[in-house]
Amino acid sequence: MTSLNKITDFRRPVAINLANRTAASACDDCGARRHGLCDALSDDEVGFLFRAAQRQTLPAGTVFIEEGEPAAYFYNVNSGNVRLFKSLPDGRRQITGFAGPGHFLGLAATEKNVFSAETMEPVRLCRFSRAAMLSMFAEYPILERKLLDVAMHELVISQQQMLLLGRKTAIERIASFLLSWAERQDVCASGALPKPHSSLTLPLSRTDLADYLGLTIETVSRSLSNLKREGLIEIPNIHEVVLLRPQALSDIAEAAV
Amino acid sequence: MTSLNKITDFRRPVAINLANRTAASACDDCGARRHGLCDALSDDEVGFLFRAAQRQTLPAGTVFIEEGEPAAYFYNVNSGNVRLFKSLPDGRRQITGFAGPGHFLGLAATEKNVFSAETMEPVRLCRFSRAAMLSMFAEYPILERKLLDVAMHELVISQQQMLLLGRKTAIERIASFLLSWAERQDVCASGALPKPHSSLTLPLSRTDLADYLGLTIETVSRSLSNLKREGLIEIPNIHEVVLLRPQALSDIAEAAV
DNA sequence: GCGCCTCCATGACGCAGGTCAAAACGCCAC
DNA sequence: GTGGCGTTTTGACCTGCGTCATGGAGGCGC
Repeated sequence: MTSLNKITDFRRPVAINLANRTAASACDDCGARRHGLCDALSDDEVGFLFRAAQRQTLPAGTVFIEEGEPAAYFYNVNSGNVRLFKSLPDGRRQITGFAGPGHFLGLAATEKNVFSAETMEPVRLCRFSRAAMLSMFAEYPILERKLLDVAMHELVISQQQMLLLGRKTAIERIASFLLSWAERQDVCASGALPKPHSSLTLPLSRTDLADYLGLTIETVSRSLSNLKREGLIEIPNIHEVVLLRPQALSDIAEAAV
Repeated sequence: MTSLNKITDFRRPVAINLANRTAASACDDCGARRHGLCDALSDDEVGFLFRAAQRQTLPAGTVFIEEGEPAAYFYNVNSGNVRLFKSLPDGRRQITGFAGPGHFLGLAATEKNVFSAETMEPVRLCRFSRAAMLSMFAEYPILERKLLDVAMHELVISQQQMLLLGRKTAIERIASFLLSWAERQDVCASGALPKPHSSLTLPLSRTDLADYLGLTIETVSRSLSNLKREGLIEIPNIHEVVLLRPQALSDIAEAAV
C-alpha cells in the first residue's frame, strides 16, 4: 500500500476536538486502536469516534449483516474474526473475505446490503449509524482518505481472488490461500515468503475454506493431504498448519513454469 | 449507488480556478465529460484537469498497463473499451473487468501495477502522472469523494463476480453476464430487468468472454447455443444478442428455486 | 472471384473435481 | 472410561466442463 499512502498521506489540518480522556483510554485497550480507521486519528480525535459508536459484543455464529436488508450501519471490528459472504437461493455460498480487528465493514454497501456478515467467534465491534458516519466524515476528512486506501487495498485483494476462482486448480488455490493467510497473520512481510517451518493458525473450518476457495470440503481436505504427503506442509492439528517449504508452495500458487 | 452518494454528496466549498475556456470546450466534446471523475467537476474545474492531462490515442490491442511494471500513471478513458486482466506465467488469463468511457484506471494500484490493461478497440484517454493526481486531489477534494464512490462500486461488482466464479455453473455465468451487460449498456435500470427483445452489443470476442467468466471458449459457445435452442436469446450476429426472455435468464442467473 | 486467415460452432472423449458413502478423529458430558 | 455428536478424512464413483479435433462462416487483400 506504500504508493497509495503517498496519495493520501499529505494530511490536511483537521479540527482538534476537546480532549476526551475517558474515551481515549477506553479505546487504548481496544485491539483495533492501532489498525484501520482508528489508526488514522489522534487520541483526541478518536474520542469523537468513540462517542458516536455503539459498542456490541456478539457470540460466535451471529449474522449481523444480512444480504438484501436495508444497510443501516457501518461496523468496525475490535476483536474476533468475521466472515463476509454472498449466497444463492439454493444454499450455495461464496465467502468473499474475512474481517479481523481493525477492519471496517460497510464499504461495499448500497441502500441494501450486498453481502452478509457472520461472526466466526465471539466478536466485539463498534457500530455507527449512517448519520454518525456522515458527521464524522465532515469533521475528519482524513477518515475519507483512509477509507479510500482501504477500499483500494480491498480491490487488489479481490482481483487476486478472481484470478484464483476463475483460473487456478484446487491445489493452486490451497497453496495461494496458505501464503496469503501467512501474510495476513504477519508471519511474513507483504509480498515476501514466510520462513520455512512458519506456523499458521486457521480459525476457519474446512467448510469456510471451501466456500472461500470455490471448492468442496472434500477437495480441500484432499488437497491439504496431498501437500502433506509431498512434505510441503505439516498439519499438527485441525487449526494449525506448518509451512515446511514456502518456496515450493509459492511455485505451485503462482503456477511457476 | 444511491446511498453511497448520500455519504459523499454533501459538497465542500472548493477553490474555483480561473476559467479556462479552451480546455472546457475541448472537454465538452469528450465522451467522458458527463461520466466518472470529470462529471464531479464544473467546467472551470475540469480545465485544471485538462491541463494536467496528456491525451493519447491508442490502436486496438495495445497493452498500456502491464502487471508488475512500476505504476507511473493514472488513466481516464474517453472513448473505446479496455479489458483489465491478470495472468499466470503459463498463459492462463482472468479478465477482472472492462473499462469504457468515463472509467478511471489505477485505483487498485500499488507501487507496481497489479493488473494489465489492453485496448479492445481504438481508445482515446487522458493520462495523469502520480504527481499531477496528487496536486489535483489537493486542489479538488471532491475528486477524492468521487473516487471513493467509484471504488466502492467496483467492490460491489467484484463481490458479485467472486460469487459467479466460485459458485455458478457455466449456464448461470452466461445468463448473469448477459443481464449485467444489459445494465452496463443502459438497456435497463440498475437492478431492473431489461424488456423482452432488448438487443445487446458485445464488443467482446468469445475468448474475452471465456476469460472473464472463468470458462473456455467452447463452453461459452455451447452455453450460448443452449440458451438459443431454449428460445431465451437470439444471436443475429457474433457481436449482437437479443434477450427474448429476460425473466427466464434472471431465474437461471440467480438460481431461482 | 479466390485464397487465406481468424474466429466460432460442434462433436468425441478425458479428467479434475463434485457427489455419495463410510470410517476415523476429536471433543464434550457424564 | 464410555457414548454420542459434529467435523474431517478417505474411498469409489460420476459428471460438467475442459481438451482435442474438425468443419464452417465471415472478413480482407488482391
